Amino acid sequence: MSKLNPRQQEAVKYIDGPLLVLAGAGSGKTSVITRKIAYMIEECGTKGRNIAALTFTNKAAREMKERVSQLVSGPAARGLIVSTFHNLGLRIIRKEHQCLGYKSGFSIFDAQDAQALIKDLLIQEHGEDNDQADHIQHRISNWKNDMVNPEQAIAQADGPADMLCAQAYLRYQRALKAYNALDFDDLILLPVQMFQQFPEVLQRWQRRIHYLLVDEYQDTNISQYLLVQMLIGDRGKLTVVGDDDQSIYAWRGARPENLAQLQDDYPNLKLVKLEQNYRSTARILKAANHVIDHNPHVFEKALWSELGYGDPIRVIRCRNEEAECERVVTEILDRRVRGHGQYADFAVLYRGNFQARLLELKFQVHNVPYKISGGTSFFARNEIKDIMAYLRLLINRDDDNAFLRIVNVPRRKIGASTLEGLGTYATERGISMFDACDEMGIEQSLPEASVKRLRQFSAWMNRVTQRCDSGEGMAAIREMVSDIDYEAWLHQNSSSSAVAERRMANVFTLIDSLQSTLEKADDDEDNIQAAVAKLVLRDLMDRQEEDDESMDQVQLMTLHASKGLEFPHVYVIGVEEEILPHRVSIEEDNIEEERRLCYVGITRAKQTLALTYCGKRKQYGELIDCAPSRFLDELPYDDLVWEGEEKDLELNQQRGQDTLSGLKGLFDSF
DNA sequence: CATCGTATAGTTTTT
DNA sequence: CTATACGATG
Repeated sequence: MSKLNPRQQEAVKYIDGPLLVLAGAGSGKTSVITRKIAYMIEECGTKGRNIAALTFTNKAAREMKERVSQLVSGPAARGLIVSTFHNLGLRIIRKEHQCLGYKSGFSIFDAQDAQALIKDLLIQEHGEDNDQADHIQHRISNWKNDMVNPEQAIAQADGPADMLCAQAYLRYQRALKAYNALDFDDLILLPVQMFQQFPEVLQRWQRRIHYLLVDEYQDTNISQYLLVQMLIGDRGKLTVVGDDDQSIYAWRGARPENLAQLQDDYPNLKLVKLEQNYRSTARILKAANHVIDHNPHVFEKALWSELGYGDPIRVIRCRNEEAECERVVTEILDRRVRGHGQYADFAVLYRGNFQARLLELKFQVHNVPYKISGGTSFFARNEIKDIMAYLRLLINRDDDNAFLRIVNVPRRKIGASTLEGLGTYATERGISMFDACDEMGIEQSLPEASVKRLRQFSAWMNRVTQRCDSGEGMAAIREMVSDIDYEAWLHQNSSSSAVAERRMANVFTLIDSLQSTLEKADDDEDNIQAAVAKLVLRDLMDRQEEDDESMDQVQLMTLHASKGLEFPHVYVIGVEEEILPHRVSIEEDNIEEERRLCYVGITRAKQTLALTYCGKRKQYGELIDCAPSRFLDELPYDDLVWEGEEKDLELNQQRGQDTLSGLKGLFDSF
């Protein structure tokens, strides 16, 4: 406790009522949450099992668990829940699935599965998908986040196009149910609906969770807000931590106004502001404050720091995107040699993933180790999706999506026409495609050879399922992978054997992490079903990330991905109109979120910060002129140093910049 | 069923 | 420009 400042202590000790902690960037919010949990357990005699802390990312949950376990140990902490919203939702659904009419081995569809399903439904209905699947998927997700069910969506539909979406929503939801499957949004939505419908179930969970702590509250959407509300009930024992200035996910349904809403929900809400920053120099904070001051605020907040004033913020103009990347890489190389830290102390942040391409190239050319986070996720890889489909079918034979993905991977001579016949039959009988394989009726509608192949597959799958159920799950799974000779299939379908081996290694990583959760068995009822479900939520994939973190590599990521992280030296590249306020955001007049994005980028830096922009940039093969971002004009002028190519001198002087540093910039560019 | 060619689109993405 | 996805063709 003595390590906390007075404001933080206040937040920790206030446990009897609702509390809103407005935590600016780098103000030690995670410390507040973890120490508060420790305080409640150690000083107040609260049982661990009566406390739940919710985060948005697995990474945040993992870190929080780690830090709590350093503060408290022993039996008092048992049963403490530190998890993501989605994981808690999954946990609730797994316990109460019969209430919801789901069978125990349900599948979870990720965004890709969901989109494929929507495409299928559209093609079934209209013969083509008209490139609407993407739009409809978003619309459905928005409805779900807003707790609007399909019937309501149809009733409220606004125009014929919207009606089409609403009807697609209805069919989508029915299809999911038929597949005994859920999507990510359902993981929150279904518990809320269930709690509304069955108050006695809600009471059970309220008895379990007495005190709730929520991190990054500005990122909650309506369904998450309701979940929190319901679990808290009228006890009001709730701590939420958030920062409206770091709300950068509104486009995904987040409602930063949930922060202000709390004041209406709880008239006795206590408010604590954490404004002392332990991360950045005063100059960086001044710059951040200046930028964010251009946004309207419900809660006023000004970060300050005792870490010294620090170096000026550099704004670097580059001729084009190539010069920009070149400049960043060579500078990092140079600064490291001069003893300004190791590679891992540097981060390059950008607005869009496309900017990583060139950057990566330049890092390779100069032989600088780097790590790009984000991009194609582990679970988007084809080999992983294949094996996941096998696992899903293993635990849920109603999962037609999984069935279709793997029934002919590797090749089993089961082609499109066979599957079409099987599909029609299954739909008529109202059963899954897997179950349809073994029905006598299909012999009428399909050629004998096709039926034989289908039955061969289903019989094999049944054998695997049996072994799995009889207690040797992992062995069954490993055998399954070797049975289908997946490795050979990969070699056949990869450009080189090196690629194939890499892919096979991914498969083993997947299986290993499945095994490691089974061994840990820390949760209530840990079986293959639970582990596979958690796997889709990317929950148990910590191993590979750990060894990456220990390596000395420059960190490359989007501004979005950088939230919550910090680096001694930060470069934000492409600080230009149309990029940092993104073109679409300008058109939609949504500059405020872009400004927050900029704010997030700036506040990642501990010691030095550099912002770069280009004069020209090649886009879709065309050379276009770029303008420096409006956010550059919002920075405190006296704290900037302008560098860059010579043409810039004029421009800088117009801005009242002193010639000396301009000359220095000219010098540097040679 | 695989391969090649053409068409098409091209922010951010915690789960 | 470039990656991807889908369609036609052998």
